[in-house]
Amino acid sequence: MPEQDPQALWRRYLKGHGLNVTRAREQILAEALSWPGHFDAAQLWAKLSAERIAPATIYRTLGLLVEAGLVRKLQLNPNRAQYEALLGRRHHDHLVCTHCGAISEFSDRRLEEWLAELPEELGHLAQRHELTIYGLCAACRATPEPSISSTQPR
Amino acid sequence: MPEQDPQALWRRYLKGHGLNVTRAREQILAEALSWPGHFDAAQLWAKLSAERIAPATIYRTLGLLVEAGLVRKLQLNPNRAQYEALLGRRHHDHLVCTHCGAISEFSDRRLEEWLAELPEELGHLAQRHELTIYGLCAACRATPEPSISSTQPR
DNA sequence: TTATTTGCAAAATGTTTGCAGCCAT
DNA sequence: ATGGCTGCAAACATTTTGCAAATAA
Repeated sequence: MPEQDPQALWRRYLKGHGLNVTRAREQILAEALSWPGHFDAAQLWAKLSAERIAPATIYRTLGLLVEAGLVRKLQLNPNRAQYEALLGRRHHDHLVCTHCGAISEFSDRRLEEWLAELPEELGHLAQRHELTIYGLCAACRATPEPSISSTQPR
Repeated sequence: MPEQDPQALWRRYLKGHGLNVTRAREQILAEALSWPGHFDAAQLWAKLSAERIAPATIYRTLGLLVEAGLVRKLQLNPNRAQYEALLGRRHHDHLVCTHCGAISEFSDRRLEEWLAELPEELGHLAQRHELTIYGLCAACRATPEPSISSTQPR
């Protein structure tokens, strides 16, 4: 039976790879886990500023967390990379609102099955996928006039 | 009956938006169309270096071409943005080999239909989507040992 | 002629790297 | 004690922006 506690998995991963369990590494995972949705390196850094953790450490550790399978790296937009913790959550994909920037999630069994089959038919060995649908969310769809001064990421 | 010639569409788009039809704009579209598969801004710039076209112009024009619907911008990898011309080609998605970096395309009616339906069910209005499957291509899958000195884009 | 566009250079942005000292083991 | 790890700053790569000169209309 596999270990369920993310912090324990993390420590096991580090030790198993000859890496040290450090204060920064534990704090960064804790912060990533505490994040409700998606986050980027800058957001994590801001949250950890009191801990005097450098951006370089954030990036290095996020890379390790991705390798360890505890965090997923996403390319939802062309500038910043986004991340999300994977605490036993089912795989899901994303909807990005092109008007307000809101990100929502969705998941569908048919799609997942299909995505697992197709690469095989093409001779490929699928490792992971990233599907993002861009469009208008329900709220922005209902808005007739673009709200000029509203919060608009990007 | 809509105009089929991309250059004519491009000129029409520009004029229709109060923009000038310039030498650089025509050359950049021509180069984008001539590219067999995907390209990035740097590749386009290299090909157009003899024309003394600045990177800034490449970026600015690619942005216009995307708005005009003649070119599609892709986020296949975290660093460079990739582009591909859309000359009446059917929509397709991508497979990226995580070993050799090769990019191949695929398309499936079921998937396209599904992707058109789902956002509607969720209250969203879909505009476009981007699906990328990462894994090993047929060739790399067959290679037991990683070929260290082979060409490996990331 | 007049407004738009371009090339150039500088700036902005996100991410990576080098290194001396710090920390985990 | 010894090796890996961190913060800091500098380096990097890509993309954007400001501006005077060039160009399209």
